[in-house]
Amino acid sequence: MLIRIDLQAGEAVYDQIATALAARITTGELAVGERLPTARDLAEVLGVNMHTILHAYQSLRDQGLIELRRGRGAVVTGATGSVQLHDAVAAVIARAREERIAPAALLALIRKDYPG
Amino acid sequence: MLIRIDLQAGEAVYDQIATALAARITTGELAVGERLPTARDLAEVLGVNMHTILHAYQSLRDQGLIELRRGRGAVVTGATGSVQLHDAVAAVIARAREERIAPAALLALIRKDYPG
DNA sequence: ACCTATTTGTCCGTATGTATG
DNA sequence: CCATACATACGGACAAATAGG
Repeated sequence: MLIRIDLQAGEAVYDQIATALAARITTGELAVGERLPTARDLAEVLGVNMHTILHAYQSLRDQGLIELRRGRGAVVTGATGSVQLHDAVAAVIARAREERIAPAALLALIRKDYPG
Repeated sequence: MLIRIDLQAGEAVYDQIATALAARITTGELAVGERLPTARDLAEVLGVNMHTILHAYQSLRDQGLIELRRGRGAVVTGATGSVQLHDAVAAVIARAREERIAPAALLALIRKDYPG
């Protein structure tokens, strides 16, 4: 998986991992539908605790980059959708902007009513 | 703090706590600027681990309801979301359900057009 | 329909770090 | 400098959902 971790850096380890994976996802290096290593495996490879990987994975899930499911693992999320869906999304974003709702808060709002 | 926890319920304990506090914040029972109990204190009162409270607090932070700072504690920052926003969110979720768009995929859509 | 292995989810406990006041 | 209080990481245990035989 080739992730470099710097324990001396100010950034948290789980965040370093999440950022590194997010970069690979947004560039397409990690393709949609692709499965990430299991938390245990990646933890062993990187020499960190499994919980640290899970923390990173859950951060990516909250950003909408991956989907997490028990027994299945972490899968890179694909987008797409109809024009109507995109319109609805645009409407939500417009209103959130008006009300100065932070992106993270909006995502949390949706995740709450539409959990995995 | 008067939060009832049901260990038998399907909902996670941290989520029960977060939901209970969120309700008190949105109704104004917990006013903006007010300070929540420290994680240790609330943990002791409720008979759960401190990490469980911190998890709940961090969830509230992600929803934009409170602000967390080391050495200072948890302070209520405000209630999020008008009725219109919630309606818009509900509409998006309904459409995503119809089109069988996975939650993570929906989040990715929003995140793309409304980044931090 | 049953059982088993897999894999994330949650909770507990402990330890240490770090910003705040 | 010191006490406070959240932040992160480790480790262990069990639960719950998934997939496959």
